[in-house]
Amino acid sequence: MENYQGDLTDIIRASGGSSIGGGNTAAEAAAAPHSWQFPTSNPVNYSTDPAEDFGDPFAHLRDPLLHDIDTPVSGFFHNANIIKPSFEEAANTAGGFANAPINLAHRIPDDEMKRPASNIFSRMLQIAPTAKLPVSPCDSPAVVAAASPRGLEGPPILVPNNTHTLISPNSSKGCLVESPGLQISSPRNTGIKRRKSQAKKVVCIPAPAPANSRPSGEVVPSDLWAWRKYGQKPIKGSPYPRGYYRCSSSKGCSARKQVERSRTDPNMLVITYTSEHNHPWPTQRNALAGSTRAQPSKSSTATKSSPNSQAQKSTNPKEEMKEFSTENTAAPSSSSLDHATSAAVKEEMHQDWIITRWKWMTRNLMKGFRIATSPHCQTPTLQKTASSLIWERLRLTL
DNA sequence: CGAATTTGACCGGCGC
DNA sequence: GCGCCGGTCAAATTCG
Repeated sequence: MENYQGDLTDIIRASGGSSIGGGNTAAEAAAAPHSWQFPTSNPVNYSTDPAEDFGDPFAHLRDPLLHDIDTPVSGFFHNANIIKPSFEEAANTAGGFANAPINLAHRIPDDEMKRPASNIFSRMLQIAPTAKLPVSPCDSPAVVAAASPRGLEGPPILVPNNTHTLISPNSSKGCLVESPGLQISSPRNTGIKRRKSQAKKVVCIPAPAPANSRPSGEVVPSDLWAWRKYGQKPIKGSPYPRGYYRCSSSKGCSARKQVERSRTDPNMLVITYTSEHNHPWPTQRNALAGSTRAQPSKSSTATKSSPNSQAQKSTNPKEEMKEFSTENTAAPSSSSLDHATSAAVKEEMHQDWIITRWKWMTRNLMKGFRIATSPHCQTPTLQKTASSLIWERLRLTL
């Protein structure tokens, strides 16, 4: 799933891979299948402000397929362990992220915490398939401290109720911890300014499967932005090195990200985004240069069709979703879009994409299917349920 | 052969 | 002031 830090693919991949974005191996990172439960209703509130979300084009999207964490009742995460820690309990209820621990996705300022969790991608990012504990290791103070060594105002608090929600002392919302960026300092370093006053956004995602690994052994999920690695350093106290990446989607872009494995849970990656993209999210993954050698671009298959042609696609739900994923993962060739119109085109594509996804999920959820992601499936899969079987029988009968 | 990654060196912030 | 550490640079290497 993707990191929709503009990192659509990352979010999709990290969250179990799915693949809405036609992602690749990160999908395999999910340790257990997730299910999506169709929410009641949700208006689409689309916004693309790269400065607000480190370039995440969907970060502000109020995804129609999701419900706010703030509205747990019948919400999308009704079965996530932030609400119901019991796997069995969750499993007994159709849909929902069964027992999915919630990870961090935070940054400064914390006004983001006051907003509803933005979208399906961002949320996927925040949900780890590994449900070991009430709180993912990635949420541990140690990891947060690692992301910003010089500063924690105080450890996150494990709320003493059955929600198992991790919150920061300064946050009124669950599962979100303040970025140590500007205002947080460790008890030891109280009052000492950070080396650089840069806002950071720290995200924990399940580490992609080894298939996506690089020669160095480091596994880095890809995203829509083109990142170029410019350094790697061993970090004191952590057995895992930290990789340094800068945005190569656009010359002069100061966006950076650091990728390292969680020292407490090697299966999780801690990605720290700093600075912001000064350009629209790329219409092509390798806009300027290849995002990675290990993940050759598959955009060639995606540039030939448009999201609007969905109606003419396969009627097979799975095939349909595959096609849908493919054509929406990679945007049209940058050569076909001049810079002036690319933003509008992308927005239109995005809205088409949301609508198509909505239709697809609506159609299949109405049939009683459960939408699930699995570690081995590139795209969301449909799981048969009792109601879906009834639906099939009815269809056959009629 | 061009582009991306690797990796050692360098620089600057910070603690002592 | 010194040393540690994180972050960045850039030459060398690797890859497609």
